[in-house]
Amino acid sequence: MPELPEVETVVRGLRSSLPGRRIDEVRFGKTDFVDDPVLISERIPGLKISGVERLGKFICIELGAESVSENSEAGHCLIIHLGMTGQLTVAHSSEPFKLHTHVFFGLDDGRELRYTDIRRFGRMLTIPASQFAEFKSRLGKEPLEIGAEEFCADFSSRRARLKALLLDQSVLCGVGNIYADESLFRAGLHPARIAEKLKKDQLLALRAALRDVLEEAIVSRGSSISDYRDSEGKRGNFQLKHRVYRRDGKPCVVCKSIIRWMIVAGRSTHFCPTCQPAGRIRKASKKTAKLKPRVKSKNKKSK
DNA sequence: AGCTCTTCCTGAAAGC
DNA sequence: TGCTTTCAGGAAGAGC
Repeated sequence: MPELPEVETVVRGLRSSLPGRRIDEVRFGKTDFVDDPVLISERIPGLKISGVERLGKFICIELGAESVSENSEAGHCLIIHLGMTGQLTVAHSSEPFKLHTHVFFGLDDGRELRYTDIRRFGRMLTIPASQFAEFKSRLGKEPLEIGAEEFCADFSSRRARLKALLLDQSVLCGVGNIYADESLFRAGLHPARIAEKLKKDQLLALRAALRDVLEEAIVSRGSSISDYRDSEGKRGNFQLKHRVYRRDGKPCVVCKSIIRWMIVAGRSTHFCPTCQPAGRIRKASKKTAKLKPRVKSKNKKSK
């Protein structure tokens, strides 16, 4: 699942090989994840790639006119969210493409930027460069840039569970299920704890743990659980360093307690019951943070 | 405000 | 063996 470290790895790869190239054509397979494929087909061909940036989990490919006015009037941003299984890779157009490849951007050097997405939970859209700031303003803060005071202020004013807040892209952008669980473990905080009840040193510990986990994961080029691949089609390695994510039933690397699994804020969550004590969780938690054994099927009241 | 549930989608793996 | 069910999950929207 591409989260901040995976998207950052993809962006760095694209940044090393795309800027300066011109997109000559766009071809689509299925388009149900594209906001306006016709607009993309009309707007993109002929534009030159000037840069590649990451915004949370979004990849922004900056496009400008080949020549003439380089002012914002002519600039556009191609914005891509990889969803669950999206992959952006660059390959020569003569190379075979993978099943579920739905968008091809033909470049002026014989290569193609390809978008592959098995489940099509991703998203693709284009906006004028002039609307970029507004798009960015709708996202939360970057976890690697947010200051300590700002982080504490944002969390201490919220009554939501830590897990829910970490996943809320309008609070922090880029954190997904893997890094939420891993950072809570490192901070020694139970995922169902209510943010406003934490002491300042606990919030500072969470911010530090989040930064550490994300930075280490970027060094390892992200986590490849199943589908994630970088822009060259290569796997990341950080999944080998996960301490709780999908390790339920296995011993904690710190204290040997058995890692547990539960649903918090509607999301699959992994934690160590000893290293991450629950503390006082509000009453509603009985209902909303139910502890369920991980049963692979059955006893599934389908309504 | 915050939570649950549902929807989208496919393939892997468990279940029978 | 082979068909069926379940599950994973990012984000958005409805409803409580």
